[in-house]
Amino acid sequence: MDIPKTYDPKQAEEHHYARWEKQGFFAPEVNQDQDAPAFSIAIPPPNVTGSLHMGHALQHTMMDVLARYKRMCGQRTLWLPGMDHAGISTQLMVTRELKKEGLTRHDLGREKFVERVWKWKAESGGQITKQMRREGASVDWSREKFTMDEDLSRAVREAFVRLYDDGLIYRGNRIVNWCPNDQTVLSDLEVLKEPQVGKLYYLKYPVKHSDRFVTVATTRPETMLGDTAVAVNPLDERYLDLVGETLLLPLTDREIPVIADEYVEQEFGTGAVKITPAHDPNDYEMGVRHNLAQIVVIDQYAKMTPEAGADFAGLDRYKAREKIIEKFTELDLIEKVVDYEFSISKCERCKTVLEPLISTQWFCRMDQLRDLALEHMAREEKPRFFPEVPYRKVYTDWLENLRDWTISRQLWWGHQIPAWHTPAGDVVVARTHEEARLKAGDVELTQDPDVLDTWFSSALWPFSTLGWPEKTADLETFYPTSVLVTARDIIFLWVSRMVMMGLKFEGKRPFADVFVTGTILDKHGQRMSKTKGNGVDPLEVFDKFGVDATRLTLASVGTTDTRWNEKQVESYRNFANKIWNATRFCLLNSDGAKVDPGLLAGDLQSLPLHDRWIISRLHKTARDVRAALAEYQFHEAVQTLYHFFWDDFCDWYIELSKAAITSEEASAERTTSRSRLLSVLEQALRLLHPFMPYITEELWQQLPGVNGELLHPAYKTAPATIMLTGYPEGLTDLIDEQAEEEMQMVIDLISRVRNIRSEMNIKPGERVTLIIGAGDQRLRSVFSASSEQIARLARAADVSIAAELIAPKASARAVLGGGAELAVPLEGLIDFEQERQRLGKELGKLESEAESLRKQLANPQFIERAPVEKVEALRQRLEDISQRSSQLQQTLKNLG
RNA sequence: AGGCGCGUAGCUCAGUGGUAGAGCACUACCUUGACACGGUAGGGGUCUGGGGUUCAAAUCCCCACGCGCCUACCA
Repeated sequence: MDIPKTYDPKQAEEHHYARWEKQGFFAPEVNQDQDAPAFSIAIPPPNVTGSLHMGHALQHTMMDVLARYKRMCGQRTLWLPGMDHAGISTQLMVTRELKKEGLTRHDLGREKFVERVWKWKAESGGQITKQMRREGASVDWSREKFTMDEDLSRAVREAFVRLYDDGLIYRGNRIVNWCPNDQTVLSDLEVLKEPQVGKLYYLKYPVKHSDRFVTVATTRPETMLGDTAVAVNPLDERYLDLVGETLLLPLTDREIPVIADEYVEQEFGTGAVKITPAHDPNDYEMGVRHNLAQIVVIDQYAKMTPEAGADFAGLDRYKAREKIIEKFTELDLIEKVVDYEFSISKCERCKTVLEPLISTQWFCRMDQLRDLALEHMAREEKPRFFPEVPYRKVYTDWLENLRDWTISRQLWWGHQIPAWHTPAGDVVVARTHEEARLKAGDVELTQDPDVLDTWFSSALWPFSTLGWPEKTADLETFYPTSVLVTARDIIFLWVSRMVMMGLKFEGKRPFADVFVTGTILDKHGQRMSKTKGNGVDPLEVFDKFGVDATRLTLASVGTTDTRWNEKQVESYRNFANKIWNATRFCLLNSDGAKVDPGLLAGDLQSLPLHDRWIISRLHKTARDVRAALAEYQFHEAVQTLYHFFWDDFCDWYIELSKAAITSEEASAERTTSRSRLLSVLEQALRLLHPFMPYITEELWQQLPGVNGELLHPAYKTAPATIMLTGYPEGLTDLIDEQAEEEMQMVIDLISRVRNIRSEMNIKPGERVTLIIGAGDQRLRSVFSASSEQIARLARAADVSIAAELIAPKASARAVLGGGAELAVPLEGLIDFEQERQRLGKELGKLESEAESLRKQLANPQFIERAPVEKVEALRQRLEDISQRSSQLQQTLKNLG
């Protein structure tokens, strides 16, 4: 047998995924159990323009762990993949491409442009789907969806029409966030607020028929051309007499009133606010309240309109600002200019400063939808957020303050709004052109040119991907989905909207749980971003350390932000190598043996202690991992598995088994031991599989005796793969606390001997003699039964066990739990002074613990108020420590 | 401006009422027939600071300091 000493992840990563996919292991149909409960996850669809980053890798790892785990538990598992058409991003991407050819999208026209986008998608879109295969993601590619697919587009139209018919979608003329660069409206959630250091200009407006002025403060002087009032607080004594007066708006021939409104804060600026209803959201509101005219002075390209006057028409908004200041200065109408820090709204995509504009758009009313979600949370406590704090509150608070959603976009790439205009100006909303014609009669119909916000189709994702509005079998089986794994930044954009739409259209929440992951930061604690260029490419990490090691690292991240730490991946790479070599050992000693789970069950009482122990540890590990995953405690699960495999299985079980496994003589006993070792290993690989799919499959396939019989009953006709074996149960019946306790005594004994050897500088090759004294009969028999293994692991030539400790004076000594004592005769080697110090240190530790225990037990209030079992546990602990302590004192005394 | 989170060993992080944990780094020894991506033993923390609740606080409450995030219509 020729097995390399070092694990090469690439080799394993090359073959298995293709086989899993081809054999249909990812599709729920592989499950033959008609009664199997369903488990489903709809992937947060990555943008078609995107490529894999750490955030994806993190979420995908967690989803894949859950999917593989549930599949191994026999559940009918569907993890559905797909992509989002990402309206603005994709349109920008293709527009940039065209620009290189010297073209604009208008040169092509809408139809050709959209064709071009589809072509781009076919050629370069969806990088991420290839990269997900590398991750090992067990998604069902046969059900892959794209938000612009015909069936999903039909779902979008259906949803739109139903919402419209229910009065939840309307068309209106309102002030909106406009991106002058992308030439589209944006919803409030797509606006980026950035702090900005700018200036606050104090402008003086003359009062008509008076020599007085009213001074207003503004950060955007250019909007003054659209002012239709100046507002003051009704309680502001400074301006009481001015309310109702008229001002002469400089640079124009307009006269505007001074109005009173409680919105105005007296403390800020001068207490007088210029009101530009057409170009500021707050002024717009006030304009509506006071019936003010809306004068549009800035157009959709952020240039001044003719309404701004001949001097300004056509000027860019910033140029206009300069010119306004110039003119005000000339007229001596500037009181002062001060530095001022405020926040500015930018386009999330292109970072252009947005322009609030009045525009006709489609809106979705959110009050009723919001109430559906809030009621569901109040009544059912769903969805359940992990972690519940703070996300449940973040989610409900946001819903409570929700405003209407601007759902139209002036783009070409996306779902065109299913509404048609008649020459008479009527609007007909329908699923298809034909339906619109039926509704409108025999008139010319023009479809509304706008498309829907990308997030509109995303909101339908959990059910549109399963065939809605048709009542498909998939929808029946897999909706609602089980859990949503996502990053916190789309709780509003996406999570809440899915809940509302799911409840609205299916009457059921889209998912039961929402697991919110933390963020992976760079090593300086900064967010990874393209613009900063500080991102770590998951594919490079895969290449360097292997996919499995990367997955373990990611699974350990959990819900708090964590700095990227390559050392962590390296240590999991080492862990993968450890698994490789442990298996290598088992295989090198597998002659005549084979995997047989039967060797780990049934009547175990006749087995050697270490066998009973590892079987118990195995089940406890399975139990703990299951409990951890039930609460999405990935970190906990990884830690449990890591220590079980490395500490329990490798450091102790393999070492304790070596004598039996490697004995020269072939024997039935040797074969059974080898088979049992292989069987424990096989179970351990199963436990690890959801986290480390590649190495576990690679090694599992090499174990002698693996075949279809090891698969979970639900998959019994499938070809042999670790993917479809049963996940170890972790049955309480197979957890043997006594074996664990006894083994711990043996482990402690061996560790103490090693400690003595190390402290006494005994050469590793040198054999020592062990003398053990234990008054307790059970302890003696435990040590006796394991004496050969104790000798082997402690490198002892001889082990003697008696009720009384009788040992030469020149011995190093130790006191163990349960009253047992240990002596290692070291004639000629022992330095009595050093030994005294060593024991003294030991005694000191015990004494200080005993001290604090005594103090606690002497406190009557503790005895009175603490739970009885707590008090009892402390008493026992003190008793044990006292015994060991007095034994140690005696030992020290004997040393002279 | 409000809201929230975080601050634990040199580093990256677990732990959320009952004797402080892991990995890496560090020290010593070891080419022991699975593995030096390894083995054995070991050192290292007044759990940011201060107050409070409790028999008992890293853990719950309050205050302060530091870091970060989110929400918001102060021109």
